[in-house]
Amino acid sequence: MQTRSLETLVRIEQVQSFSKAAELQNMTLSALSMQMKSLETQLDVQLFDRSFRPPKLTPLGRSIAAQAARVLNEQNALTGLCGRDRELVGRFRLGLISSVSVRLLPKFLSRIRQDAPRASFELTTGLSEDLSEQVLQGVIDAAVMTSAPSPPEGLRFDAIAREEMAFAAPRQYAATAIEDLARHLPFIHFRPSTGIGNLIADHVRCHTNKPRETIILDNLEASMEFVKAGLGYTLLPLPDVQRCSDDRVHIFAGNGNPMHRELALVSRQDSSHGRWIQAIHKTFQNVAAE
Amino acid sequence: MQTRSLETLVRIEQVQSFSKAAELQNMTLSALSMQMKSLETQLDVQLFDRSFRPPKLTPLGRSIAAQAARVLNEQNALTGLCGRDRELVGRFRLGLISSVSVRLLPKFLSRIRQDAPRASFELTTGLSEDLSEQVLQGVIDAAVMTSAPSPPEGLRFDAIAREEMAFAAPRQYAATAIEDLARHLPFIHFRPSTGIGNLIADHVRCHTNKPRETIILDNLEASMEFVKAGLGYTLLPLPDVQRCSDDRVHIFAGNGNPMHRELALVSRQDSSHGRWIQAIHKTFQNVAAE
DNA sequence: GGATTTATTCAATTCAATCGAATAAAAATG
DNA sequence: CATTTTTATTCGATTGAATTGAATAAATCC
Repeated sequence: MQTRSLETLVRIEQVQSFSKAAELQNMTLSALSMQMKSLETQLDVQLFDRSFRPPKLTPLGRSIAAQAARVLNEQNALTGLCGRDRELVGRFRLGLISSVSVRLLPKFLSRIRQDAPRASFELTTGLSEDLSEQVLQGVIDAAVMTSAPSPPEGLRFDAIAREEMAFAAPRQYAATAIEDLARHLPFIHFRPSTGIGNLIADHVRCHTNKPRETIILDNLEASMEFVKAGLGYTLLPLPDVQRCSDDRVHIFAGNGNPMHRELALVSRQDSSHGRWIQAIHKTFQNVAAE
Repeated sequence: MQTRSLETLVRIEQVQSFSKAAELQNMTLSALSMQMKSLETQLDVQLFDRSFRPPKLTPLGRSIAAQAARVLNEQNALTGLCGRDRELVGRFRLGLISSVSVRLLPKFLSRIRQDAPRASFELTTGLSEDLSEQVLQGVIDAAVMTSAPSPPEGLRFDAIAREEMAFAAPRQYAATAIEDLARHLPFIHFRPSTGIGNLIADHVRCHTNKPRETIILDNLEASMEFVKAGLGYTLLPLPDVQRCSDDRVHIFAGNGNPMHRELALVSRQDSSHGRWIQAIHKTFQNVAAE
């Protein structure tokens, strides 16, 4: 169905005249007449009572005109979505690693809701590997995760923020050198399969003093609870450590070589980069910098 | 805009495949592809990410598809109005004289709401003359009124019910002959310009004993209140007299020649009688007969 | 009742949608 | 990783629907 004829119909109802309506719709009177006639055949309905010279809408015609206005309303909403493409519009599917979802996401959402009220989001949390795969498969549009050392084929990384890594140990070990900690305490290992996990695994590997015992957890908050209870020490992004610390926790930077992770927005290399990635990226950068 | 391409779009979203969608929409794959391409140019928007082989909707594409579904919803509601034309559908504009609006209308509306739930009504009350004119002008579609002795040009009358006229006088005059009433009591005259008014005016004219005094009222209930208060006698449709009576009122039929009025549904002679008049007429007949 | 406004009809034209075949591109396969 | 298969795009030809302008018809105005 041609919505143009619906426009014509509601216009006719407005002005109660075919000829005026034709003018306003920028068409010939004859075209308009034909259009209404074909609309009547299409719907198999009599819209007008033509025994009046400006034909009058029939009762059914009025009902249909009213409904046509509703159709056009929705249609306007549709074209409205396409309006100015400087604005971010659409339903985006984002993936997030859990630490980001806790720390950055709330700020991100409130910020973006201001800047781009017509954008909406479907959010998933997951591990970096899974998220990468989902971006690659087109299941999600982009993901925020730790940037991998070897950038996977077909993916594009846009840096969001650099986060220092820090050790967190029970306060009574404040004086102990990092190298010796492993002899006294179990290392609490944040799930190694994730992006951040790889960084941590490096620490474990490179260290001459292998930790006596390793506890593997997939939950950042839980790791910190273990530390607070004096059950082990851990290595995590500094902002997360700070967020979860209290006076039972001693924080130290890494020894010598400073460790850090790089948060990045991951998207498909060849994806039609309709500037939306840039917008989302920018927003994440801003909220991370706050 | 062609709503067909919107259908295609939502179908594609459903099945996540151009070729399956093409089958389901009964079109060639190439046609479908072209259609989406032209939709993209029309809206000036990228709906699909074509770096996937079954092209994937972009975030904006998803938003637009969702909105397209809303447009189609309204469109279906529209074609739904045109469905089976045995059913009475539409927004009808009816005129009614006041006595009808009080007595018949409530029953009519509840009846028609059962029989034709998709019909709606705009109601006006007015005097017979005005209503006739409005029907003629197409301001309203039909009116229920007293049928005139001389049927006006271009109008069609369909009889609904015959109503006897009756006198109502204060009870203390129960024994008085109608001819003598006029000498003792003022005649309460229901507004003569209306259809029913003409009937009453006839009574006044034909009578040898002109009423001593005449009170003109445009309200049926008010007339009856005057009678109850013993301030006059009146001539009105029997159903209305009965409806408004109590024990202070004495009702008598007219003398000799029985008077009555004929209620009718008035519509334009040449109006496209799309059976809706018959339906409305029938319903009015039924509720009047109850 | 004739003039005027207003809508309809008709044939010609224009434009957009569709098709089928060939081509190109991504995904699946071994 | 090359091959095969699936899937979408492109192209030129065709079809059909929408539009136009001029002529006609119908209702309204005076």
